[in-house]
Amino acid sequence: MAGGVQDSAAGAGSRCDVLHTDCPARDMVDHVTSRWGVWVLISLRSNDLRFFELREGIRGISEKMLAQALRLLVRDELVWRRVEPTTPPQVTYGLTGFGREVSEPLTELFDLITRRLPPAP
Amino acid sequence: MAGGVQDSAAGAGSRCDVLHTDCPARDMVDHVTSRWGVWVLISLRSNDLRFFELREGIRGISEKMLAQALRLLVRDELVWRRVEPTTPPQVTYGLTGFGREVSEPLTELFDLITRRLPPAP
DNA sequence: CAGGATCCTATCCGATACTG
DNA sequence: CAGTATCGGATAGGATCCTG
Repeated sequence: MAGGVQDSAAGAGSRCDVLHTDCPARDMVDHVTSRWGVWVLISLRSNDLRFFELREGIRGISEKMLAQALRLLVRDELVWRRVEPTTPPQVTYGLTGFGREVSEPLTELFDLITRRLPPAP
Repeated sequence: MAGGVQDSAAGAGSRCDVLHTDCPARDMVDHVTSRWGVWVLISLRSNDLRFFELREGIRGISEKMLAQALRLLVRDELVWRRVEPTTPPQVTYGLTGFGREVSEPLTELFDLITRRLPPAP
């Protein structure tokens, strides 16, 4: 069962307890749930996108933050990056297999919240 | 671009597009995925907990940040707060129905990542 | 077009001190 | 115990300019 983070740690003491220590998992969770990382992952769920498409799609993000978020996600192997050496150069981003797995609960979360909230004018 | 996100909202064009505007849903997602909110929600999945239990359980959190995160989550009605007027006073926190719904994909996310990561030396 | 480098501001956050 | 208030350093993040 998925329930009980402590439980799983209590049972298998060897498993890294994310809530109590600085383990790599905690960092990755922090990246995935970071202010902009969330929206990048959700945006890439439907299509691979180019840099400017992401920037346009996520209103409010700056180029700096987008670049930074993407760098982190690529490092964590949640997102891949393909460079087309044309002029002007094209760079496309997309989800890796793991990125797609991770983006699924994220989308669930997102849907849950938007479904509950009032239509909002 | 247009994403899968919009697709689910498609049909009801009036639905707020979280990726493009500043709508309340975006704020709530930000709260849920905030640095400490994540861990509070995950911690409360197994049991209701008191303030100091949360502080002990989430290593690295300061009282200030815990209080702030809790205030936000209570405001968003993801977490309830019960005050026992004893001496010393006891305050207990727990998940609301909606909080439990929301914490589920969060736990999934968490499990996905910890499962993938190396056992951590 | 896709970013890196720089500068500067807003905010996050911890430490400390204080209250009910 | 369960917080609030305040201060100061660290960090996030926007704006602008510049490059391949």
